[in-house]
Amino acid sequence: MKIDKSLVRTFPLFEKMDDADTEALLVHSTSRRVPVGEAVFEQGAAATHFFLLLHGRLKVTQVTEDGQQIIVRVVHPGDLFGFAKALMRSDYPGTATAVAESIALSWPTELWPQFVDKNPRLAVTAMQTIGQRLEEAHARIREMSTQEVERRVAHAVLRLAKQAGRKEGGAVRIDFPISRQDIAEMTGTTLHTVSRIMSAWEAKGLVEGGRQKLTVKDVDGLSALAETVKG
Amino acid sequence: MKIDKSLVRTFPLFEKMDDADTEALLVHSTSRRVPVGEAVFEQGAAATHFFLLLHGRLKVTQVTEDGQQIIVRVVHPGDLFGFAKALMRSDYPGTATAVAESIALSWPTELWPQFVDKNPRLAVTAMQTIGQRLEEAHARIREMSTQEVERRVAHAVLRLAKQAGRKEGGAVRIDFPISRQDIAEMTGTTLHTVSRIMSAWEAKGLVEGGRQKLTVKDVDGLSALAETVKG
DNA sequence: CTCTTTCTTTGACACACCGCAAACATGGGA
DNA sequence: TCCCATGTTTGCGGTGTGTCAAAGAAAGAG
Repeated sequence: MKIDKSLVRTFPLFEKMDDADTEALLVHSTSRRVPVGEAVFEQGAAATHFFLLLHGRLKVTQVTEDGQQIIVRVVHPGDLFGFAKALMRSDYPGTATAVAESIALSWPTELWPQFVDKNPRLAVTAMQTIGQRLEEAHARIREMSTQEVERRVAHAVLRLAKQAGRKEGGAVRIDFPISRQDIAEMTGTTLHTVSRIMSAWEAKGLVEGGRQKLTVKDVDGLSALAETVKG
Repeated sequence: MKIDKSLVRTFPLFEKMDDADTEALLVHSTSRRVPVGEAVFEQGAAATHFFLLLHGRLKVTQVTEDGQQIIVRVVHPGDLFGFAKALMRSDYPGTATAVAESIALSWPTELWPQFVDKNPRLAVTAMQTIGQRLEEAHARIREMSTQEVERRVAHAVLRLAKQAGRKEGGAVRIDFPISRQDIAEMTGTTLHTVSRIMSAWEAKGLVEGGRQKLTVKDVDGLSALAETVKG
């Protein structure tokens, strides 16, 4: 399949790569369309490929032994994902599902060492990515350890607004379908509690919600809420 | 300082390294004694060195903006730690404090690339380590999202027993001083709740506690409790 | 256009957990 | 040896959140 090179070049990963190297990467890649609800890979499956999201939005989830689901992270265009093998894992630790119509590029994991060898920038980027993820995970642990639900939800929503926000006048609209349940799974609570919190916010004019829709109307107000030291 | 090479060789990192390579690493290292309560490095400080724990026990902590502390992980002998630079960070994300008299080896971070270059095994080990840590972090997030406090504490204690346990008859004693507060900071609760839970366990004969002491008397019983699906 | 499914909202209730407070152990230092 | 700092235990009340239950929107299917 023909890849739009100019799109790819806008991603941080390729920013400082020359055309030849970019081409060398792309020529080995396969592109795939992923309809909403479909999984790119599933938790526990053998890690045969690693991926780059070109377009759309994915959520990476894990299921606990007793059947509860959590959202580990949201994958945005330009993100590398599913490179378990680079971390010396043989299987994917989570499931990546499209929450919006998506297009992903994939490479066989066997090619990873060659690519890294040929283009050290890839290794650096991968390391940075992993480092960031570890940090994010720790930040989340910190939040869950010390903050009450409302603040956690506020943080999660603000993060989404930043990463997937689309300005609409003074407001910021989350640019993909997201449910109360999703937000609950990102913050470690229940959809009921999320719903209640968001109703309260709506009454205060901070956000505007709808079925799988969410718009932040007052970013500053919500930020204030997120940073509020209790007491 | 003279390093005991035979000790080092028992660590997984060096297991498959030959004497020459091991020597090459050690010759550039500095060893340092760390008394209880002292920090090897502090959160936010420039990452000038990376470390290997030879002996003792450290805890890595982070402090939130509003002053609350959490324990990110416990460092055991043989563990690499503080290699922020390998993840392209310029500062340490946490503080590493000795909870028992410790000895750590350190190398300047500038040497990391050379070492990796010369000994690819180091890179692989580092990657594995990071991968594991990311997984552990996600496991912890999963736990905190879905499990009530008692189960989380049970898991934490069992983990400690496995990583730092010392068999004493049928029981397993945690081999370093650990307070209720510490356990609270590892599980995202308060020392009061931990104390209450452990009192209950003690009454059931599962554990035996004391001032900064903890012995698991019935590992199976505690495991059962940790796995119990509520309801 | 209506039916059905999926998502959301809201209420009522219970309880796990936290915060506050005070007494109680423990071990090291003077 | 006694004392003091530090860690632990326990009680009590408040409340933030989960659970259960049911009704109300919204979107897609037929």
